Amino acid sequence: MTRRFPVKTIGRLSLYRRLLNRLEREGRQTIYSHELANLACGTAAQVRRDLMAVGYSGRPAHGYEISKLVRSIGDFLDAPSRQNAALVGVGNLGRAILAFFAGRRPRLSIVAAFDIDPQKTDRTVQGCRCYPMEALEDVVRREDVDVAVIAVPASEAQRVADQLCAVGVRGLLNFAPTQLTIPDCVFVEHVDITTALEKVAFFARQYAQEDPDRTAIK
Amino acid sequence: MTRRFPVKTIGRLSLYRRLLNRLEREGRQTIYSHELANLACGTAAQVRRDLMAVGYSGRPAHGYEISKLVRSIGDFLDAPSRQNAALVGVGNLGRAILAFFAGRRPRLSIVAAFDIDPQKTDRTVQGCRCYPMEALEDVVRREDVDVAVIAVPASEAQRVADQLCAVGVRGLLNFAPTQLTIPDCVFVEHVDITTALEKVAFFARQYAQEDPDRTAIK
DNA sequence: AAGTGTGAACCTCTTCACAGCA
DNA sequence: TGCTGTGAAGAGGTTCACACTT
Repeated sequence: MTRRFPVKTIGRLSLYRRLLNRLEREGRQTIYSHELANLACGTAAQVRRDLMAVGYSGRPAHGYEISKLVRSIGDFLDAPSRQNAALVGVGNLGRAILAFFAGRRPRLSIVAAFDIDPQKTDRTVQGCRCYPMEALEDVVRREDVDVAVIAVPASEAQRVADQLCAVGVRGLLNFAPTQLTIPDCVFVEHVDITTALEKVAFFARQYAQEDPDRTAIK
Repeated sequence: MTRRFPVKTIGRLSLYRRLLNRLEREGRQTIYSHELANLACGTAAQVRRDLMAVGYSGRPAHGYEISKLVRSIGDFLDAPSRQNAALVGVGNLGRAILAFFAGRRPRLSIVAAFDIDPQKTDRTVQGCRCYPMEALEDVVRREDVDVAVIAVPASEAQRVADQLCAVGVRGLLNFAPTQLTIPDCVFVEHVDITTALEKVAFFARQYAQEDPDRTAIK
């Protein structure tokens, strides 16, 4: 599967938009690449390079018009009309994810949640309707879901992923601490929380060894 | 700050260990690089390259002894004695994180949690004691915490990060959807859930455009 | 003068390919 | 023979540096 755009650029564009949205709400009109870079903890060149993908040009010596830039990033990142996501697993993590997304992006929203536990289904969490797993196929088709978040225990994740792929989902965001085997035509992003903490712990130790007195405090 | 080891290698080593632990429990004795690669969704060359960091050699035509490999990865990744982590923010996300880690790794554990909400403090969640924020400094020093997980709303994240850095934490795992400004001597990993879903949505659309009939189903 | 857009250099990580070993 | 360890090539992503614009 050819990837026309660097995965990392897409991630940063999403971040830029979030930062720009805030600036826009604060009444800011224009911004320079180096300012946006500061906010995003990147470099000016990086920002400009990323923005090449969206096809909106700033004006030399004037910077970027925030409102137009936000719109351009949206046109590039978002689906032309709407894109619907589903969540599987309404545990603590699932609820946290619903909260992150509740009414945030108009063109991408989590329209349905699923769980095996009858206690958790047939009600609304963070404005999202929860269904039993049996309803998966019907709801996915009816609501035109093409992206799903997996927030179930590791032992269930592969089964859930198989079901999702079978009903036509094209992208998965997996929070379960297990690798998924899925077809090439489905994009998967694995957010591995356990691994992330082990990584932080490792480099925290590295840093402490190299700079025990924290001379690098800025 | 010089980084002696690639960040990605460290992440994968953590993954390899998890996979190997499972195999070991299942009674498996040895493994080849290409088998481990399959389980980890990588390549054999990648696995061998990653293992160079830990300094344990397999035997040609015999593969790696799983028990020794697990021990070597542990010696490389883990602290010599113990490493303690703290969690700030005992909401849904925080509780999910505690569940992920509860008694998983003997040499790295979340020993304390903090929250501003008095309803959530002075009790135990997933075997982890919850303290009010005021206790942060005392507990961090007493328990020798050097890594922290931030699972608070975006509006609080920077303040919390500052407090954590001030009391000597050397690594942060940030789940809040906001960039943190922190000293160079502190390692930060940002897990941006919103961005992750937007990325998945984008590439799901890309894949769907390039392969509308899902011929790539393997 | 000050900032953008971008070719080219650079760097980092991944994959190839093969010598060496059991 | 079959697999490991690793130098070298390759791919992907980042930064430099500068022509160009206002």
